[in-house]
Amino acid sequence: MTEGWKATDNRKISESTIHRLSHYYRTLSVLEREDYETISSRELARREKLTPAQVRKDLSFFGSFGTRGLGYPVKDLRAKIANILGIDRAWNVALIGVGNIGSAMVSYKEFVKQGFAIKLLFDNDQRKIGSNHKGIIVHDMRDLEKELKAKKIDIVMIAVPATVAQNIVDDVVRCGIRAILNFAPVKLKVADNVFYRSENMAMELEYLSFALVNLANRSGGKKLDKDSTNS
Amino acid sequence: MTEGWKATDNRKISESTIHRLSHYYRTLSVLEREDYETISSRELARREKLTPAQVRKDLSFFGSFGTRGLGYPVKDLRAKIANILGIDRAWNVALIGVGNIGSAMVSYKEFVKQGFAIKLLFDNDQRKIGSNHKGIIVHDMRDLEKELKAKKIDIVMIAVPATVAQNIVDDVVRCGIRAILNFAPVKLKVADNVFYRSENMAMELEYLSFALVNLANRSGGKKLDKDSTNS
DNA sequence: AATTGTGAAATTGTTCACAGCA
DNA sequence: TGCTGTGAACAATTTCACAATT
Repeated sequence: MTEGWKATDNRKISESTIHRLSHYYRTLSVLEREDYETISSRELARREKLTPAQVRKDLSFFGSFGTRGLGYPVKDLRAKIANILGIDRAWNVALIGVGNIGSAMVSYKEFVKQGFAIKLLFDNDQRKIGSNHKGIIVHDMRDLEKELKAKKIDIVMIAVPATVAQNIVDDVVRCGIRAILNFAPVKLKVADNVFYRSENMAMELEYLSFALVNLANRSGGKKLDKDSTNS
Repeated sequence: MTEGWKATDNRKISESTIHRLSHYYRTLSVLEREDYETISSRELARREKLTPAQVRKDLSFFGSFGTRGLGYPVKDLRAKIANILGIDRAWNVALIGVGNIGSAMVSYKEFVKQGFAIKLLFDNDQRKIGSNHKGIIVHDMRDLEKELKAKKIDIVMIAVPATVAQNIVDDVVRCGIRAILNFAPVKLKVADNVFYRSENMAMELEYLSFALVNLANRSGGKKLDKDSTNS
């Protein structure tokens, strides 16, 4: 069963720790632009709405990056997190399905900024094949394997209709791809050795819908913090 | 601090339970179309890659919907979950920012299918204002309050550049909106009484990137299950 | 015989509290 | 003194295991 990661000292690293790292990275990028030299776990926590202990614990899985009494060096910590997340290098991404969502992804600046360059587009619609999106030619699905290998693709994004998504993902895995991001609103089955994440826009709307109809049953949980998040 | 929900018996309902409900809903929709009459927690769990106990516990927060010895009635359970999630009614949604992602959302079929109808579009680009996207006119941001009220909007989706997202969300909250879905790659601050969710595409790619560079440190955790997930 | 519903147990994740260091 | 790094305490979540029910 493929799930979970371990630090060098054998502690388990949770999925939420990795997601929080992504958030720290963004905040540190802003801080660096604003010329901050150091930041304390307390201040970083305040910005992320977390506890300082959480921040320190998250970072502790990967090493000791701070200085006691001083805090963390903004620039170094940002670089270190980039390295941990693997976004200090360029990843070659292919996108399958150049429909509404697919087209939006091609133009999404944030990806490029984090080192994810969309290098290949696929569709099976004859009208789209050969056309040019932001300088990238749309290829025929029949050339999938050949093109994925030629362009040394690391990650595949799937933005096809739900009904065909499973077939597509099977093809992609067969071509040797180990990392897949799915935008189709279905849960896809992949082998244990493939990393698979899914982005489901409707699910977050459903959470909001649940929240709105359940306004009444709110648990007024107040969180105090001894480690002091308050400025 | 606004976080969490309570069942009638005062047990706390977690965010993950609500997300799993969304997944159950989708699977049950498929099962209903395939004319299944009942389903056991074991089979539902197998399809969701969860344990049967997890499925039963999740549902138990909201009532007892199953029959011992038999399982759950597919059609009723689906309807019940739709009711719990609040997607058995229509929600009026407004979208701010008709750029790449915004345009994709307007055409995204899944939203409409779940009862989320985009009724209003906003942008501050003069070239876009007045234009027509899938039959919906793009309004000037200056008419925000008037239009949100006139169209009785429940949920606002924000798809504007990161730099202006916080200003926009402040405006939206000022207009009395209580539920917001953000697509801008920033963490936005909202008051405690506003429900806020964020969709961050780059974060999932970063998770995959982390996975690829950390292939080596995988914790080979095998999970056995006494409650028997195996068919 | 099969399967739910649920307290109790196990596991995982978060926060506390303090020793250690700049 | 101020703040990190971390084991221990605590809290939340998941899984177990079994009585109850059809």
